[in-house]
Amino acid sequence: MRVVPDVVGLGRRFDYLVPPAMASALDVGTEIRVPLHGRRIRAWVVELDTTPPAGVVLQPVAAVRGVGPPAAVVELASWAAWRWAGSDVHFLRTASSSTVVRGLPPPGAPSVVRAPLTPLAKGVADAAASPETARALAGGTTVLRVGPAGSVGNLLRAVVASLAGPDVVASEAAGPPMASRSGAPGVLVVVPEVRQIGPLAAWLRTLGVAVAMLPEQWERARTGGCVAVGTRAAAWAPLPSLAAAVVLDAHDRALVEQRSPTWSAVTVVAERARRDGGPCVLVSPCPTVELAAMGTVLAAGRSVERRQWPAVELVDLRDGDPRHGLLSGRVVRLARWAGAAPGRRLVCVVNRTGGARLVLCGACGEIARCGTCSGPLELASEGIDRRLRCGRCGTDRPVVCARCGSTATRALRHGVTRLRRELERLASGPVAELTAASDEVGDAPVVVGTEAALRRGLRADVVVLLDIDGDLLAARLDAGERALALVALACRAVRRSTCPAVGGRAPGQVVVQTRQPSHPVLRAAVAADPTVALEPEMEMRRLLRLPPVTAMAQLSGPGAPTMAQALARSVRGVVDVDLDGPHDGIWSLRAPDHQTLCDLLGAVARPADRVRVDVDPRRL
DNA sequence: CGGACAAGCTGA
DNA sequence: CAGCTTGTCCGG
Repeated sequence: MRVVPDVVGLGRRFDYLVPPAMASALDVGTEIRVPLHGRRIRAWVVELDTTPPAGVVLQPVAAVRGVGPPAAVVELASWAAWRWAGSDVHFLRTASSSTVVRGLPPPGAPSVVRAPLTPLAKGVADAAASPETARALAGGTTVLRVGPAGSVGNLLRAVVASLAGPDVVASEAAGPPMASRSGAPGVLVVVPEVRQIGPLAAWLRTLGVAVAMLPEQWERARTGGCVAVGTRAAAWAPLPSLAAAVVLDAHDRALVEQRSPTWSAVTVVAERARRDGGPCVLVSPCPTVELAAMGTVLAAGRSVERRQWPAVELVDLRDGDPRHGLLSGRVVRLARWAGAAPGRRLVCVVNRTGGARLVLCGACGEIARCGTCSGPLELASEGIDRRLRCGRCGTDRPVVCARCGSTATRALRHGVTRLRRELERLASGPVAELTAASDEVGDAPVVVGTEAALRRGLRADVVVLLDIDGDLLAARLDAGERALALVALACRAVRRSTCPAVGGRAPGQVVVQTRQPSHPVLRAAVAADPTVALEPEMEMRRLLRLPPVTAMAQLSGPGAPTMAQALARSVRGVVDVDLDGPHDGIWSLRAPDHQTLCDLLGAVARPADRVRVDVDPRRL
């Protein structure tokens, strides 16, 4: 029997003997403990019948630890290891339960409430579902464009119906008759944020379907026959097979792992659905070019999509008094309007990256200042030996508050604080501040914050994006796409507006301040038509041979020079493949497609020193 | 990855 | 030569 030991960097599989008494408890995916090099290590079973290489004396498996991921997910982990040039151990860990699972309910135990589903399954395809939804569920990967104020209720109803519908039977019959494919199929729903899981699961339960919230209800998902809901890691939900899969806000960067291997939940889910023959629907108000390249893009008609976006108004900052900075006359008038009657709310968002930051004491709020020159201190290093350093005179000290002795800190952007004070003065009313650290705004009529403010589910009548140019001009491949995603996020926040002054229950308004009002991203937002931004972006990618027209990877870290050297040898003479670098210690590999790219990365030996391999990088 | 073991350095 | 660091090897 062949296993993958839970050791990153080992990169090898080993064979073990199965004690006869253990045989019935072992399956592909089962978590076991094995002796290796004098240690006892967790491992996953990946093959049951293997012929070990000649001349090695096999050791017996030490113990069965518990139920592991289903066979299909074990195979998917191997694929992902190739796709993101990493170790399958990372993926098997993500796919495994955080607690030991001794056993599963006996087969045949009802895990899905089927009764209410039957009428739903009948009615949903024709009555409840829109034509777009029906087409999306026809099979393959579909990108469903739904504006920020649009609803995905019909889509989810139809997808849930497929759990009990004839599609399941059909796909099971078509699949290989392997033991690894056994178990009831499930439906996978992936969202970017943890806070979305609870409400979504509750809504799904009202349809009469069993729901497994991940990662807590891993065991329930493992038995199948339910809808598994979770964030990025739920792409690895232990459903035995997929009847259908949905990713909501599929453009969101939270769905991509930032640490190496830099896997994307969208790509993993799409591959899983493809293998199981189930439809995969990627929902987004603003699909990226990468998403659009993954499948057929569907949207409601122009007039319907128009209504799915609130009014987006541009304020040209070049027309204003430069002394007013980001607080244009329009913003000040809006702030006064919000303060004039109870129940109104204006949210101002500033997304300053970098810039001067103040470090405050997390306990008492005292500003950390330098003992020698009394200048503001900044966090010099994170982790266990974090210190505060003075940017002015260079002295540093441990992270201890001079006033109360606490070691807790919170960061405050100069920008947000100063803007809050300025706006308070200009609007002559109270202005609250919302950052990642402080989240109490009460019923303040005006709130200033960063992008995090929009992710809190905060209700707003008007949202102002004070300075989107920083996002539009960022030195990132996805700068424009992220800027449009920010506008869409703002549109979500005003969707719940209940203020009669902005049209009752109709969507509120989003105001975007910019110095480049003719930028395609902003024209797309105003027109409620993401294709206006998508088409020039795609044209640029084609022209510069950038993803998704090509596939790219970056190498960095201490072992990068060695690996780049080895890569350079295997790349030489291969058409349309080039290795570029180093620029700031980073090498870039470009190939016509992922097949070529990942095969090259997989064929080259990893050096002893650490290398970060970033497949599909966003910073070029 | 992490242990086992060897080789190299240091101070008494 | 004990005590410690650094490097290399290897696992079923």
